[in-house]
Amino acid sequence: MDTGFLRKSMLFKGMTEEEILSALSSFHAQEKTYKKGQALLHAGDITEELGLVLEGSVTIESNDAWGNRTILSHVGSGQLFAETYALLDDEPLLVDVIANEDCRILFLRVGNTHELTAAAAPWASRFAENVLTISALKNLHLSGRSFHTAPKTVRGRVMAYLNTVSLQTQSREFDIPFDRQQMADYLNVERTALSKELGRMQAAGLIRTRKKHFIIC
Amino acid sequence: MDTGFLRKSMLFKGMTEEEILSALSSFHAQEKTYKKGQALLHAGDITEELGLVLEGSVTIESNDAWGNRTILSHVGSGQLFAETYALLDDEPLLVDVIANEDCRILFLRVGNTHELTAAAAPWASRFAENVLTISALKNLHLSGRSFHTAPKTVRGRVMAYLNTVSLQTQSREFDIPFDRQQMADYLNVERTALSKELGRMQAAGLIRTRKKHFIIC
DNA sequence: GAAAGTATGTGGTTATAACCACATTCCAAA
DNA sequence: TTTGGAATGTGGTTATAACCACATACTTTC
Repeated sequence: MDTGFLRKSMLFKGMTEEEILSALSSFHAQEKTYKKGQALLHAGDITEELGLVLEGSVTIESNDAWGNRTILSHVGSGQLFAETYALLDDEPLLVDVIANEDCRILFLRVGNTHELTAAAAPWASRFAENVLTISALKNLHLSGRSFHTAPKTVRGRVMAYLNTVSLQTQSREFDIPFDRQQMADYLNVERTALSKELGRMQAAGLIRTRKKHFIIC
Repeated sequence: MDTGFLRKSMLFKGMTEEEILSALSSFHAQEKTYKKGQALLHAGDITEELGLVLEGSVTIESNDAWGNRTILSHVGSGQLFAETYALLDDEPLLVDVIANEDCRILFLRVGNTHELTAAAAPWASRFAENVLTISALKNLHLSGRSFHTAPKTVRGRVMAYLNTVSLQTQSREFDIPFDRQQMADYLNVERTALSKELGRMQAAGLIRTRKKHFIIC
């Protein structure tokens, strides 16, 4: 196991190689690989394991009974998914987890909130700190999506989203992690309506864009 | 301080009166009262304290530059707010916290994730467990709102929301915590459009409703 | 580098929600 | 019980996004 990579992850941040190996063993770590488009977890599943993306990326999606897809988030290398469901007993997943590209995933049976905070291992408190920080940050990201889908018009949503990315990257020029279809799903609008609005915004001189690259003017 | 009430709250669940008093002291607990409509916290504020609603209720709202209001959640007696921002250093609030009715609030300077999980007090691990559980549940609620605002039609959103409440209450007949304006804001639709759609749904025999009371047929 | 497939963009139509104005109902205080 | 104010509902108009069909551009593979 590549502890060098893990030491850089949020989950194992601040832990030594020995501590990480001890944690991996006590969490029954298992590595699995998936092809692009493959489902890692389905809505309705109950999981006691969280997933850590070692390589590639996955999307967290909601697919309702009428076939509408909503991308809730994009999880890249070093990031986690399903940790909320792993921490809470008996909570069935409300989302699907889909491989956004070919990927390698590490599954960890971390136990619920009690086991996590009451554990005696010398690294346990640091690990609990990391999980709590990750959970708090996830809250912030979920709040962010609420913001981005709150405006009633396509243009309002695009501007809210691009503004956030611009703040995150501290730049008026950046790439987004979505293609047009994914961006439309994330903003909860129809793809062609998004394309049209981006065209209008370019014509109006508000932005310049080509594929995933954006410049705010 | 009424430890009997606090012992029933999620935050102090499983802690003895002595432990709670010790915690309150070490968190510099402060009680404050607010009138309906008054702001407890503003977007942009940086807070190191979380709020615990002792009496009454508050709403977590987003108010953008163009005056659109979005109710993100409703926080009642015994529940928390701003805990995400208290846990994370240097994260300015992205929301306003407004008194939904006259209320009494307890503010606690709990410290960040590190102080919380590394604390030595005998009750510290239980307290960290509670905070982590609350954070994970909050994630679930935020995900829920994503679901409720994901459908493109007013009817779809109403049904998604009512369906969730019905599942939560395990009943086809229930009250919701919102009036029409708040419900419209929560679902991110226009109030009169919501009224119209509720009328159509009643005419179609899908639901029966009067004010905050709903019956799913 | 041609072909096939995927992603992106555009025009036109229709459905729907926002918006505005106002009616009705509900509730509380005099 | 009346009255004022707030909450809720309804009709009509307009703006906008969804939807459909298709054109264009970009990628990948042979």
